[in-house]
Amino acid sequence: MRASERAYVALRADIIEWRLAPGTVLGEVELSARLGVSRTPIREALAKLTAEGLTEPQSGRGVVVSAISLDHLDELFELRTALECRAAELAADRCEPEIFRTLHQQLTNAGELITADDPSRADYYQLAGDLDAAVDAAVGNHYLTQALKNLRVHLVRVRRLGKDNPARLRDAAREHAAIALAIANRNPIVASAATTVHLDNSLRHLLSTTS
Amino acid sequence: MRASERAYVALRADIIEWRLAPGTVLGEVELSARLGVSRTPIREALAKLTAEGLTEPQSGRGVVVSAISLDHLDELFELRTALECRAAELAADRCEPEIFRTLHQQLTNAGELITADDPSRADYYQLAGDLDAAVDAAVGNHYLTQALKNLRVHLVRVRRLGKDNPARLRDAAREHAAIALAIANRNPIVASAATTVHLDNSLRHLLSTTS
DNA sequence: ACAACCACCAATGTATACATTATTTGAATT
DNA sequence: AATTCAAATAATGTATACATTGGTGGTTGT
Repeated sequence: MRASERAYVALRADIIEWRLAPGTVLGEVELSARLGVSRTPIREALAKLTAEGLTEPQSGRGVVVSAISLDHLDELFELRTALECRAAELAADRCEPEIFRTLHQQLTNAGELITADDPSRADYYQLAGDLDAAVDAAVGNHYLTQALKNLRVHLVRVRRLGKDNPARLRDAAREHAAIALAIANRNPIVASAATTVHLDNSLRHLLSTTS
Repeated sequence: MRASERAYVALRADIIEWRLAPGTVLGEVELSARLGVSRTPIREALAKLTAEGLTEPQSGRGVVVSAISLDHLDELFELRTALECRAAELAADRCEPEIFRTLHQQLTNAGELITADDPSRADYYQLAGDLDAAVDAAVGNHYLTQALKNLRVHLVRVRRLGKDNPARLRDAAREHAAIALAIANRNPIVASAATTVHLDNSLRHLLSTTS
């Protein structure tokens, strides 16, 4: 693997998993020492992160980890709603129903996955990711998929803003199940509506637990 | 201005204005000779272009100018419709009506701008750009605006695919005027519908003149 | 003659040295 | 004492030298 890619992956994970807090200054020399590569691949990695929006150019000098402001959560969710509702509609229009029927089943039973044994909720988030991937595949639109991918980078960071709340996660699983069902039934209107409802619930929960 | 930025701007313009055709291989050494800077800023510029989607990594080695396939025009417009309809809705909800009333007037009279004197249609596209900018400002959503900005890069390239057609441009101006009017009237439903209609007309016109 | 393998070459990936610029610190003057 | 200007320093921006990898072409063997 190329050094620039290793640096990019490492930094990206550090930012997404909050090991590098928003506002942290990322100096090239410091990173090149810490990651054991020269400045050139570090610069390349930082450029990629900046293009993704995970870092921002510091006024004229250096880059810093982007802020995740609660003030802008509503903006993030406005874009998310626009993209995911359309994606759900298109998926309902084009999907192989069996795939989503299976996901519906799994999501209906997902309550069992949310246990004290797994505080990271890896299993649950895996399943939610599977639904996203299935929607992407059903939609079959590279541009829309790409836009969603760019967005999800930020959503993973946002996830850590809210406190862990098993009850909310179980509700979210049910809402995901409803979306999967609507898509399986090839009903775009319901799929879009269920997505709208789910995202509104998610946003309100986030805002209520963080403020 | 930094050398990497100059290289980026120059290459971006070359691609958008079709001086560099899709598929063209962009070798670092060749570009560094042509633009008179070393490979380092060239690499930075190419990385930025690749992040934007204007260039793509050539299987393992080098980058090429991205293809603009007619096969994917519908996908591009699917994303465009999702974003612009939502933007129009939100703008209708939040705008200062005067601004859009003025734009409505200007767009209504835009037919005069489309003359043989200006084959590049600079004046008309300027006005269309003003409407986009006004919508962005009224929406006031950084994430949505950014997503639209990423999209418009590709749309400018697509514009050159279709033959110049004054009649279609005059229709498009009327459609834009309808969008501006709906926003000025603070009617989200009509604004979204007018946008949908406009984009469908644009896509069908593009497909009919290129196939 | 065709296919496979090896060697050479060219282009990218990385490191480092050098240039430039912005920030900070210190000193001098008001 | 505070403010401003200048010099030093540290960080980024650029160039170039070196390393590595992938591709191409030629040769050899079947």
